[in-house]
Amino acid sequence: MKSAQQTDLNASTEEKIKEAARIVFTRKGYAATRTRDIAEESGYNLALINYYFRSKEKLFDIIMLEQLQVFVQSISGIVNDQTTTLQEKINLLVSHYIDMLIANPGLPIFIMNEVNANPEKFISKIGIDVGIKDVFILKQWHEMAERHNAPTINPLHLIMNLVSMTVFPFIASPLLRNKTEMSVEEFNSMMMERKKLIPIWIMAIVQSTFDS
Amino acid sequence: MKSAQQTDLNASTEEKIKEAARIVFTRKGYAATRTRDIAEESGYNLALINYYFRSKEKLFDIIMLEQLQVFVQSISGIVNDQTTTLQEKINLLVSHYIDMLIANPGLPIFIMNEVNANPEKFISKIGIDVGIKDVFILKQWHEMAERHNAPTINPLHLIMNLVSMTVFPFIASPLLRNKTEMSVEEFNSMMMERKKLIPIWIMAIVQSTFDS
DNA sequence: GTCTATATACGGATAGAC
DNA sequence: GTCTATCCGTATATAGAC
Repeated sequence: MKSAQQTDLNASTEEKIKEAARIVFTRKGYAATRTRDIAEESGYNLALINYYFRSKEKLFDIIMLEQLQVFVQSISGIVNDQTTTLQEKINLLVSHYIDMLIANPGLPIFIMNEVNANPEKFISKIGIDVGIKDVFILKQWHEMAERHNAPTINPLHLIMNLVSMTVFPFIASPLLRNKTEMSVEEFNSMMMERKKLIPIWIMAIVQSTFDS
Repeated sequence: MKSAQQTDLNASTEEKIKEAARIVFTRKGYAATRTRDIAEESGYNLALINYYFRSKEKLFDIIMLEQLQVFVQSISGIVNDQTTTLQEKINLLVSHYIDMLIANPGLPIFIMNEVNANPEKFISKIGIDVGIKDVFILKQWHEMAERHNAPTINPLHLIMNLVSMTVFPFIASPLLRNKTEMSVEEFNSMMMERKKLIPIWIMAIVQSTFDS
């Protein structure tokens, strides 16, 4: 899959429909998109959707699975890497995520909304390579806490903070950009700033936890 | 409006339908809810929805406006209060928001999703009392920056961090709780912990910005 | 494989009885 | 005010021509 997920003019009909479906589904969500929208976006006829994918829901499931992959892909690789420090992991995660989200700004709202609407349906599909327990980054965190002889605060707080500061701005972006009359370009450049800032902030948070 | 937004058994039919609509709309979103769902939730017949509210969309607009109010209410009051310090404002904002979100956990996804689906429709309705510029909290921020003789980082970063760390966990909650096999109660008590932690973290972030 | 035309189901809305 | 029954537009899905 292309990281920017742009339309490939040389793709097969099936691929073009999938790509059109991705665009429309991620923009409007499952319930609000009509198969006609997808047909129109793809440039093909409505009947072809069923010819290739049998039903709107089956097509959606394929798209959703792929987008979930995009959303979590390579986290596992970064987070379990035994050769990088905690600091390097944080840098990589934030940088990777912000790049991915600038390329796919609608992804977080889409995923959170659909998972919320249908938790049982998709959550089982995510797991496997993103198990939160026993990842190497947490071992490193505990070691750091021990070095500081500090009470181990729930490390989930740390992960929450990291993901929150990275992902949430994209979720709030429609609201934020309008309220502050910010352009997409200005918003993106703020996010690029945050690639450097968030790791610094996370470390400051870690320190404050040990200090108190 | 009741802050916990619970069903009032003594309410009028119209109120009961509104309450049912709020529950279903905020859980499934506009597109995915059927007027039949609202009727069922309310205990009344489907026809009464149109009798009282003329159409699904008019009912939705009423709900959406009210929920936007809930979401931003009293921010303005806290943020522009000339008698409180920056630190106090942060404490109040986080504490108020976490209480509100524990009572209405589905609200952020709902609002972000609907605003995203229809930016032009609702954004104009939010503004007025939440204008981001010229609020007192930002003046205090600039003063603090000057006292530290520090380069003024875009204060939007600070607000982003505050709101992100407070609101995003509720957005990710369906996904997070399932992946970590956390109960709602456990999640909520983590959020209660964060009422104390987030202000500390925000101050640590502020300091790190000035130090670098 | 791709189209047009159509069957079928579903959801929003209303008529009319009580 | 509240219900049952029903209308009608719209959306998914399929049949069948090319």
